[in-house]
Amino acid sequence: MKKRPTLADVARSAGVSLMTVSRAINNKAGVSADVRKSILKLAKELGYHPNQIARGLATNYTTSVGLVVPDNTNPFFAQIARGVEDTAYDHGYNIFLVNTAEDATREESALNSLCQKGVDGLILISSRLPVKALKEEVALYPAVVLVNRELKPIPANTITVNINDQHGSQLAIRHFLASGRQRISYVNGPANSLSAKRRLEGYKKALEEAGLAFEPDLVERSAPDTDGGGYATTTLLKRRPDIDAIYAFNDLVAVGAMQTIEQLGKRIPEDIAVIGFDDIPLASIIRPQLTTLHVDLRQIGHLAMQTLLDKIAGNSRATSIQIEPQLVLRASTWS
Amino acid sequence: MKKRPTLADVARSAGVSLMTVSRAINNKAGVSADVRKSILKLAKELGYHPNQIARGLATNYTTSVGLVVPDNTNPFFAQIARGVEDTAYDHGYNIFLVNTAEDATREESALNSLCQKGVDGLILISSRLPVKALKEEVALYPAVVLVNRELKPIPANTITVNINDQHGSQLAIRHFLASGRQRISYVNGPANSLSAKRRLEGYKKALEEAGLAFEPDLVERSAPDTDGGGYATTTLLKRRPDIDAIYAFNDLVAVGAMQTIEQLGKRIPEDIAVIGFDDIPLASIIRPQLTTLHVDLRQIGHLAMQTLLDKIAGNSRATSIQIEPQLVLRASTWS
DNA sequence: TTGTATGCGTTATCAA
DNA sequence: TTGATAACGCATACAA
Repeated sequence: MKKRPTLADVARSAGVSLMTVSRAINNKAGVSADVRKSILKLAKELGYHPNQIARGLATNYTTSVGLVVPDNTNPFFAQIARGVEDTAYDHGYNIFLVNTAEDATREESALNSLCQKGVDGLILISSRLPVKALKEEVALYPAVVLVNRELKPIPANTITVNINDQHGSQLAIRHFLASGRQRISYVNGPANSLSAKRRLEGYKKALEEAGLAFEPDLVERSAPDTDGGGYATTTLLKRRPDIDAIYAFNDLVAVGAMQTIEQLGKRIPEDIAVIGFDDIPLASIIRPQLTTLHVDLRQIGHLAMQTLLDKIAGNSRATSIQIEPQLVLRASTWS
Repeated sequence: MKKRPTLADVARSAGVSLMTVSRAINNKAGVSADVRKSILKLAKELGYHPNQIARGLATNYTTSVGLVVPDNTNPFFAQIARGVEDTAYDHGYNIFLVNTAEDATREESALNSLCQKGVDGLILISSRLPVKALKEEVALYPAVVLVNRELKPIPANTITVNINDQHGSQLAIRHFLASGRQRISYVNGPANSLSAKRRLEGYKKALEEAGLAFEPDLVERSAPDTDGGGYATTTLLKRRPDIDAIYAFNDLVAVGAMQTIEQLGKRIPEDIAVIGFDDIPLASIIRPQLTTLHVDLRQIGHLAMQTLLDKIAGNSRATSIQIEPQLVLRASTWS
């Protein structure tokens, strides 16, 4: 690796002082147009690039932000991360990506580490930290965007971004009801999932709206993957063979449900209609294609990063943002 | 955000010099056991965390590395990234994640940016940069691991990690031949893909081994996704209705092929057998399940990061690493 | 075992 | 419009 030239090198080479070069490089006032031009030309020739470490030490700004997710491999988080990174790139920022692997210890450790690196802000998605620990961590950062998590009272440096899960459930259940389905079951997500809890509430609320009773044996918990959806559906259909619609916690669960339904010799959607959540690519790959609640995840990432930048810059009074999911009708609910 | 205490704060508070604290914090020799203990205790109380920016400026090490991928949303890169990040975490490193979006300009820009941030090393996956530009960029870093790309002659600071695509193709074609398939087509990947090229070579070589002629009209190019696979397969089967096996550039292409085959009323694998590449989760979700070449992507990420760390530490003489794919037999090739 | 001086590359502050 | 000097927080080298 060749040693990189420094500001002093350029200054010496140009026969001016360090500060003149600094001003020229940073487009700051106080240097005549022709001097600036010649300095910039020289800097380019020498291959000068500012050392951001040194700059960070002097200014306390790093043009880096932390992005903490449970698992970057999960398409849900991957899409959000992409939105975040794209927007960061547009603004000259870089992203520290960290996985927590659903492990609170690792999450805390990662958050401490990022903070030591002097990031300008933090985007924390689906944090599993208890309220107390979360508050302590959040307090270490200049600005924080919390996605898929709530925190009350919300700290002054923090903004939350959440999907309107409850409304999503209502859209799904209303669609089932409108197409004549009567015994709608919900394959719920993991117990520690905030979304799962909120979606269950929406499910109940939609039934209530329609004057239907909530029947607990139409709900079954599932791991948030295909296998989990398969198991849960087997259990459900054994218990309630009269089910004619399944609302699944997410698309993977929905696919597991669909496979189980077909194995049992029932037809989709004629015998049982299915709705998922998330609209991952798989939803339109499998047959029949899956009706699901679409969420523009990349847009969420974009929004989170944009909001964070605003907060860092000090021009933001937002505290809480809601994203509305949209029902995408496909073959798994056609009748 | 509360202002964070510095080494000097701790030193003042402890009534010792700055250096004594530094030594205690860094577990360095030259400080008595009890002094060290009391300093560490005090540091914890004050909530002291070393400022990595300052440390970076002083030591020229940042415990950060860059990870550049075309698209973190693609499960292929996402899995590798996860392996990289896990290993980085184990060693106290953080990852700058950057997407190139298949855009050479953005790739160069990102690489410059990372280098200004003073990363200790770089993992660059599927770089689309021309040789000259790539060499220039690589030269800016202390250590580089190039995944899914070759570079000759290989710079001293660089190590390459590649999947043995050619051998993977051979495994696939040999399996087709062993089960009696005669007219094996290859749905190739994009023209700018190194893997696609190498897999085609393996396909040809396997045919040659078996004494079969290479027939160009059994090969069709495809975008590396489901739709691409569908189109290409339609074209192929129109041209050569006698095809009895399809080897696809990757699993998504294979799934597209499978859907087209079924739409045409043919059976898998009785009429046409299919083999993919990558073994993404979808491969075992769809029905029939897809025979494919499994590559342990997370392991590749792990290996890349481990190798990079070795290189950074200066104890590595490796230059080039090959990963062997393994054929996983599933329903799409049973006969 | 402990402490002092110096420098890392940059920006901020003041003086010329 | 320019330049000298002092920070930023830490580690390295050397001295006590």
